[in-house]
Amino acid sequence: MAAMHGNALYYFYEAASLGSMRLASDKIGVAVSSISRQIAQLEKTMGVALIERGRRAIRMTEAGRLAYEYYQGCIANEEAFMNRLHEHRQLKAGKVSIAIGEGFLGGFFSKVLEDFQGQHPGIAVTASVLPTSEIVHAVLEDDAHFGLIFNDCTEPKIRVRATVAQPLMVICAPDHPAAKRKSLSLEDLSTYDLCLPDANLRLHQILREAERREQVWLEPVLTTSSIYVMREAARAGRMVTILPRIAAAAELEDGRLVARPIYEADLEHTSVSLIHRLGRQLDGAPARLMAAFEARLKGWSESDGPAAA
Amino acid sequence: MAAMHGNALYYFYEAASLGSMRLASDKIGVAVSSISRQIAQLEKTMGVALIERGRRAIRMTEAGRLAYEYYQGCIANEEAFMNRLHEHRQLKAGKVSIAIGEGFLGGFFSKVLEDFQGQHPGIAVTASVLPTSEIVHAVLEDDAHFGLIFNDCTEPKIRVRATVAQPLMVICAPDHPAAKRKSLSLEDLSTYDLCLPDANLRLHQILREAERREQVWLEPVLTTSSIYVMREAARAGRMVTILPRIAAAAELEDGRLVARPIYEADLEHTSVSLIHRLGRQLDGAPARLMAAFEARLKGWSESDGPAAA
DNA sequence: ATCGATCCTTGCGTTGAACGCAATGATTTC
DNA sequence: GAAATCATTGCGTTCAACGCAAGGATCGAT
Repeated sequence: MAAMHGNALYYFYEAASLGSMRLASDKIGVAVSSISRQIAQLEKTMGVALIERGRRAIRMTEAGRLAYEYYQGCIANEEAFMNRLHEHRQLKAGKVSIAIGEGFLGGFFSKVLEDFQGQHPGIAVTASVLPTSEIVHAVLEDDAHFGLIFNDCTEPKIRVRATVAQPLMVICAPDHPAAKRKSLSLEDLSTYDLCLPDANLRLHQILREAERREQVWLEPVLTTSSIYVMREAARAGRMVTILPRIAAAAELEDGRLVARPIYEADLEHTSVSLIHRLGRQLDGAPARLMAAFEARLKGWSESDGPAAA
Repeated sequence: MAAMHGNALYYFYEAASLGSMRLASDKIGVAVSSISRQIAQLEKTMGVALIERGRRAIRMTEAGRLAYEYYQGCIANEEAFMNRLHEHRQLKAGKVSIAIGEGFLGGFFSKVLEDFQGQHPGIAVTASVLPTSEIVHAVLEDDAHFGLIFNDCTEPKIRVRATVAQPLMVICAPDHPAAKRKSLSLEDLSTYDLCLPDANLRLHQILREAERREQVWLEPVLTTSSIYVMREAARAGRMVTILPRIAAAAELEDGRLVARPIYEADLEHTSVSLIHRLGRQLDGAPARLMAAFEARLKGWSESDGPAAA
């Protein structure tokens, strides 16, 4: 049952409303003949008379009244749709889903998201916190509009929108002995109580490679799969951890934590990447949010973090 | 805001549902090229992408989802309309409004209406009880689909669908002295206690003319504007009244009242007419009900009333 | 990487529905 | 009964939608 001949119904509606085909003709801007024909045709296809012929003022039949109400329903429906569409185009409504590593939670992510949602209320953002491989998968399957991962990835169907260096750094409380050093080696670190990522995290692998290269083996007193735990462990004061700046942005900014570079461990070449599926054009809200992340990321790169600015 | 290009939305809907333009092409029976073009054009007029290009399986954008839901709403609306229309065509729904004189209330009217509504449940009938002049007016203004009046009317724009003779008769209880007579003259009547219509009723005028012709002046003991009161007055036994058969059909049939002709008063030429507006074609339910009244009226005419059969 | 299969897009010629103009028929008003 | 006002019908025109066919693009597999 295909949709009714849109125009015919419209003509009928106006003619019935105004009480005359001629008035409808003036209003619509279509010859009376067409209106007459369209209505006649509509009646033919419906098998029912819609208006009573042989009268000066047009009057609807009962079936006509039904059709009239039907068209009103169509108009109402369309209007609602147009409103929603308009809101969508104004970025007042919509959904964005992103996939990020746990490391991004914290000040960086919160700030960007807060700004965005403040500027575009009504946009629902769903952020899935996943391991890197799953992030890539989610982006590939369009389960997420874009993703934020550590390191750049080699997947051919992934487009890297932005990459910024995020060297791993020693993170500790300002009053911790390590904070007095300008920079540290892996060997220096082994003298402190360490909180390090467990095998589930990508950070773990990166550290293991560095350890192998430097032939230094770090012995953590706390191993966790949660970056939150690592951050808090450092903030408590006793322990030291290793994270990229971005993973502790807020604490670094307000001074509750400090960051010190690690030299000669080749850890400074780690980076974070903003990725999305190759060939997928993002419309409206997702594009906006991705741009916001991109700008923030690049701003970070230039200044090497607000804390350093 | 004209209705959307119906087909384009339909194509989009099917393509999105089936996940492929090709499948939609098979289902709809339209070349893939057309579908592609229609969707592209739809997107252009809406200014928003509806599907994500460059992918094997079609995926909707957020705006696409909106359009999808909109189309679903259209379909639901149309379906509801189609159902109502179908019911209307099967005479399972609709409205009929008729205008009748009070004289028709009672057995005749009830029987016809009962039969009709039993056969077509769901049809709403509104019956306006009005004086003759107002009935004609209502029919002329299409406030009533048709009307039932005493006497035939001379209005040029009224079509008389049926006219049957309804001579005025003497109506009284079976045990009343008048019931023993085979027929009565106006003069005979003047000897009984009479209940006669008041000046508001058309019956009154007819009687006045007869009185003038016969030079007999009837003195009623009860004057009323209600035919119901006249009928009940006769049924009580003491009084005699003058009505057409049809106005007391039920009572005449079951013997609670009897009718006797009036001779030489020219009252036997009165009639009732089924009228509607000239040029107005009645569709469905009104036509049916009118036909039912017409048939009943004519059946009455042939047998001169069930009581005489 | 390359090839083949499958799908979407684009170019071009064709068709039919909707249109405007003008004449005709119908209805109301003076 | 004539004028005025509508609605309908006939006819030629136009433009959107269509089918066919060629040209990308993508996905899966060798």
